[in-house]
Amino acid sequence: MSLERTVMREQIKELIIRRILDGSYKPGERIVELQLVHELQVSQAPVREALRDLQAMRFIDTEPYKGARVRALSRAELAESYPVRAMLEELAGQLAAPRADAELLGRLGAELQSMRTAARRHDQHALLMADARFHELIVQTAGNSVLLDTWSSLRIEAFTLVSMVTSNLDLVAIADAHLPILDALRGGDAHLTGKVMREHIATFADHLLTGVTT
Amino acid sequence: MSLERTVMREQIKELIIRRILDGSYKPGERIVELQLVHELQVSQAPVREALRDLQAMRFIDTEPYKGARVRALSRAELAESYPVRAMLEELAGQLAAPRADAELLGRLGAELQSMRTAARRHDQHALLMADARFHELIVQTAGNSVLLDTWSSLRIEAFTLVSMVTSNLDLVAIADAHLPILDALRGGDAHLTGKVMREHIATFADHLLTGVTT
DNA sequence: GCCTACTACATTATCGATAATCTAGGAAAC
DNA sequence: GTTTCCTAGATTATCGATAATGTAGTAGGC
Repeated sequence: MSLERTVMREQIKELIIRRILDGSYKPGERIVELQLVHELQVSQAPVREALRDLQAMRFIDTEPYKGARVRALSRAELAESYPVRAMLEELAGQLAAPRADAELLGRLGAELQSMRTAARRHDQHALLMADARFHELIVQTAGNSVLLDTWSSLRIEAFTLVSMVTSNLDLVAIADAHLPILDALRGGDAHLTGKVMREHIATFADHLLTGVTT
Repeated sequence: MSLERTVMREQIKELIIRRILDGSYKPGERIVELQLVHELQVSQAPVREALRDLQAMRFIDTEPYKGARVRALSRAELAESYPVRAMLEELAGQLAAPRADAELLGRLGAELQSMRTAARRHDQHALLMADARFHELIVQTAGNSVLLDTWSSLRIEAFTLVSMVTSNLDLVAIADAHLPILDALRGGDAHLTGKVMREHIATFADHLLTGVTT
């Protein structure tokens, strides 16, 4: 769908993100501009602009004349992000409930199925992607662009993955935990949907961070 | 307090922000890189990097090869930001209440006094700045860095100013509306403080956007 | 031994110039 | 008249090189 594959800065940015997520760049590691310049055979300017973007996305920390480091997203920071996410999704649920139509419910149901399939295969990555799409669909349906931008900026899915691989969660239970959300949306009750979503996030965060397997 | 006054990109960024806020750059207006290059006698690189930052801060929109435009922050977008802010500040209130000490209460009281003074002088700008500091103090006290970053990214104070000058609000009433927050914090009740803050934001947004003067 | 000054090196920040892309306007085809 | 093609000018994207800054190591003074 994206009609732009030509802006180097974007390609560099995506490359770095991939490397952070797959562990090629470890937390705290320096990212040296000239090193990327040599490796990718590009000039310094697009590399620097990509790093500016990544800084805004909170993937890296930079200091003037001292360069960029992969953000050490500690368990503590992940823990801090969940209360924020819970509030945002409560709002999303409240706003989305009156707007939930058959199409949305259908797509959410499909993602739920994907989650269950992934859970049976013990495929954490696939589960998390479907999970992220499920929640994103609801936030989009809320129809508030500031909410969507704010929620997206948390990049929970990226950061969750890092912690998830070290936990030992009951994947099937995680998938099934989305059913109450679907039910609440189907009922169209704004207040209830918001409450269910906030509790859903709080429960998930609790399990993820304590390692309890439900 | 800031020990860096030497990075050109930062200075350029601040200049552009000032111009957006004081109206020199109007919403929708193009910001041409070479124009700034000539005016400031700098090279294109730091200008471009400053624009990358501003894009992340949502002050401008950019498209590849088409340049940057001042974001037309419509009344509609401002309206959308208030529900998000209300949720974030509810959380801030909940987290801050048990941590509120005498020093915090003293500083909040001082800001409240500044608001009252500004209100009597009909100084909207001074009122808004004290208002912003009041709320920021509480969000900082919450002790959640993700919450603080997320809240800051809304840049409500900047955007509010634009709408405020066109409204006709009772400034004294706005200042006094902060008293219940102070009382709730003094009591240390997390749930109550959160509730009071959310309602405070909702009320303010309502008055600002409808133009009612309480 | 410990502190300071200095030096060589690595890296980031900025520069001036070139390449790639977009846009408006007019000419040519229909 | 309308559409398509093309061109000139404006602007953004990228380049290669230089200047500014940070860092580690070393020598000299105490």
